[in-house]
Amino acid sequence: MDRRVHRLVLPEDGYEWKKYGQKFIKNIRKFRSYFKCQESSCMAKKRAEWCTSDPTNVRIVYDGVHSHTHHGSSPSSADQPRRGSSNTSSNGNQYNLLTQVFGDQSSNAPPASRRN
DNA sequence: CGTATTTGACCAGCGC
DNA sequence: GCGCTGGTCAAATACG
Repeated sequence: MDRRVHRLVLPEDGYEWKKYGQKFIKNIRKFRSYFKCQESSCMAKKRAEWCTSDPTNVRIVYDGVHSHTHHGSSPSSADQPRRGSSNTSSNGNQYNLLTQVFGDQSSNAPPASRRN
């Protein structure tokens, strides 16, 4: 919630996300927020990265697929254990990965620049 | 009081 | 083998 002034406005996707972490990635020199789907059996996750000086350019990365429609109803109750279990790992899961870039990153996004 | 959000610490995988 | 990074969870805090 807005404990203070919300300095970052994330685009609503129609789903509910719960922030479970935030870290500064040195590799890209950007902040990264980790969001998880509020749904129960929804293993869909969302990552938001933005420049430290350009919070307007937010790159939303959707990791995983929504086992439920944004309406509700969870057909497949895929109950998966915590990470660390040596289960079948990469089962035939159709893992979607969407990367959406918001804001004006045309003059930004260096291809392969390490350190200024 | 309950819920949502925040920050820190811990763990695992990879590189050298 | 060790160090580093990235990722996740837990606890504490704040607001309604």
